[in-house]
Amino acid sequence: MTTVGDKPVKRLANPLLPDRFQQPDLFICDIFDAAPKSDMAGMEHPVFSISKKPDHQTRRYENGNNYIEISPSTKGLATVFDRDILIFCISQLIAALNDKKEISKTVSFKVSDYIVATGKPAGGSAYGRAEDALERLRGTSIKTNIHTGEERQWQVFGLVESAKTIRRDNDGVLQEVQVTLSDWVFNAIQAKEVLTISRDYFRLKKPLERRMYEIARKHCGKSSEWRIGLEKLRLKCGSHSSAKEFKRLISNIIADSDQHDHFPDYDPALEGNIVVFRSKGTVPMPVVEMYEGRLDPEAYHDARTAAPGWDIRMLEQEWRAWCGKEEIEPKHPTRHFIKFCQSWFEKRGRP
DNA sequence: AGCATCTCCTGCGATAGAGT
DNA sequence: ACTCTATCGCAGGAGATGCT
Repeated sequence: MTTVGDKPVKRLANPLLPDRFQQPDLFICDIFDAAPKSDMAGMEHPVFSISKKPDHQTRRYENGNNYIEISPSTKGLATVFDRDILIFCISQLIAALNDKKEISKTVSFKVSDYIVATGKPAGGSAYGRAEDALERLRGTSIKTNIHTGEERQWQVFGLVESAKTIRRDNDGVLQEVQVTLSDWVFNAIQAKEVLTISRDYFRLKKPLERRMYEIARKHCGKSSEWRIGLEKLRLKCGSHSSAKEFKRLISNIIADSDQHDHFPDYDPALEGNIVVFRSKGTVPMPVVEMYEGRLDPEAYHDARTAAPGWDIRMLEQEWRAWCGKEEIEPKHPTRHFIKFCQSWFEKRGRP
């Protein structure tokens, strides 16, 4: 029996499974101040509803040969606020991974810890809201051929596999939640396909604002500037507003940001029908600086999009070999590698 | 914890201004 | 005068927030 903090973590070793599948059956989230992390696939696609009304529409997005289809349960699509639960779990698990601790798909946490970490009001309804959020996360099903981690698959799954709440009434109000993450999310964590997001993200109260930040964080990253057309941004946001309405909402957010400078990491501006995100230079450096020594974890995700169907580790080896042969020392290894994958895919198509 | 109030996305319609 | 487009206003509804 080992401990995480002062809490024991039960490890059930299954002798029938090889070592790499040996996982503790429960991970207890008690890492104080874990940096917020979000999975990249979820930031790329509008998986979460930005509406406060229950959203019952099925969405489908296609990008080349990849598609993702998101269908709500009768409770409606999971919202960007529900996502805070996933962000909280991912942050905890990544922090544990960085500490070389073992992690598991099933995590448990105290509602009060979650509320503090995500800056939610500690009112009495918080427990009920968390329960509703878990229900929507559980009910929202995703069908996709986009893979996370090394898994390549067509699959249907919920955003979380299962969830249960545990009330401990001995000292009154201690309430605990146990969540089993879906493979989709767990693979992303293990492959470290996650991005550090600003703590100020939780201060963003408008759903659209949150979605804008995610998109900027994913696409602009540490670059000084990133531009996107309003219509394309609308699609990426998953907004149901008309184009004109969407422009108004974006204008409002930008005006707010100009006035209060509350938008984290980027300074958004509207130039005609183009939204420009300029970096404030505050984007956190990845905790895992270069995955397996050299490449930024973001590179693997982008490389998979650039060369769908190909084994990225194999491509990485090819790329390194080619750089060695040509005596190339890329100034920007990440960009160079993605470019390499792009031209690989253009020349050879799908494997 | 419970309740009241606030906030905000959406859908719809009204209004204003520019172009034909 | 008519059409088109951009902007503004408002109500509905549900979640977020704040107060006690």
